[in-house]
Amino acid sequence: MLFSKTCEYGIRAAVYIASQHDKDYKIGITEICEKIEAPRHFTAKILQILTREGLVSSQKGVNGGFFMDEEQMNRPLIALVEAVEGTEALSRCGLGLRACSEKEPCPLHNKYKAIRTNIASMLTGITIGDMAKKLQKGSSFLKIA
Amino acid sequence: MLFSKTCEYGIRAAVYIASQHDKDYKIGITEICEKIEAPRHFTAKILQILTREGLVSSQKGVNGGFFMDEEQMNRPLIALVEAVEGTEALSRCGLGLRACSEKEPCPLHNKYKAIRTNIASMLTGITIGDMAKKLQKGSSFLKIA
DNA sequence: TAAATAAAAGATGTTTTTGTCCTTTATTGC
DNA sequence: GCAATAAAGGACAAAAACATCTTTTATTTA
Ligand code: FES
Ligand code: FES
Repeated sequence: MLFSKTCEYGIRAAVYIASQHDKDYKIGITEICEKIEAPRHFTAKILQILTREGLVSSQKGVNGGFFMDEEQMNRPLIALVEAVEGTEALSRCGLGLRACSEKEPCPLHNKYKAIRTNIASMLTGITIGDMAKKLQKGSSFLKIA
Repeated sequence: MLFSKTCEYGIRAAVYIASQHDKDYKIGITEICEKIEAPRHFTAKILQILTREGLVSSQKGVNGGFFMDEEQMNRPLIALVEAVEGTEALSRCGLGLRACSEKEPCPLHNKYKAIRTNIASMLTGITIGDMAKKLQKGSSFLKIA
């Protein structure tokens, strides 16, 4: 409902990579997809985008894989969502009018606007690193056991 | 982001029909689609669903068309959304885990749960008739001029 | 330098969503 | 009863989302 599959897998993959930040090796696509229960080739494509956008780092070749530095872990979740879904997704009209506007609002505008604001602050108020920390603490999960 | 196209067109169509409730004639698909700026045949399909579910009434033949009675206008918006999107849409995990659960929550669970609750109360707290009224008052719109 | 490895890139395939078109059925007015 | 009308239903088509497979490129290590 809220996110596309692309976005869901992208978030889960990034959070898993971040959660392995303290490891001394880089994380391969096979391990990532096992741990987040996501389709391998599809997720590889998504990680290509995230890498291109600088949200995740990667290295080819032997002992290569994906990894994230402190700066990348401190990016708010909204950066990843916008990289994947585009920046307009968070400002469009809830009923699909050509634009969301105060001058010609749809009948859901007032209530929807508030919700959209809540979503934006959720995505701005949490970093990939924050989410990774929850994982490490064992207080949250990226797949159901 | 929030609704599918099917749902968006469905809501707009239903609200328009409700807004014409005081008219003494039934509303044809052609008029509806002009007024809400939606694809004609696709919207006709959606109205078939809404009619089948009893959210909207219809009559075939000469001077036929779509209409709604008071009871239908008093249905909360969530009834329409659930008829179109299914009832699970509002309870699934924001990150796409197989289930949303308190025992094995995703890293977004706490914040997302609150938003989902807001969405549910938005959809429960407004009826098709309420939305139609806004339209009649001229304080909201189903397409941009 | 050669072999092994792992991501990048690109081609291709499947499924779902979105959208159109044509035929059938029910209803009305003459 | 008959013609006109409008929704219902079903078949089909296009586009987007989701997913897989193969080849290429970069890197490491022996
Ligand atoms: S106009 Fe529809 S959400 Fe603002
Ligand atoms: S577990 Fe993800 S939203 Fe509840």
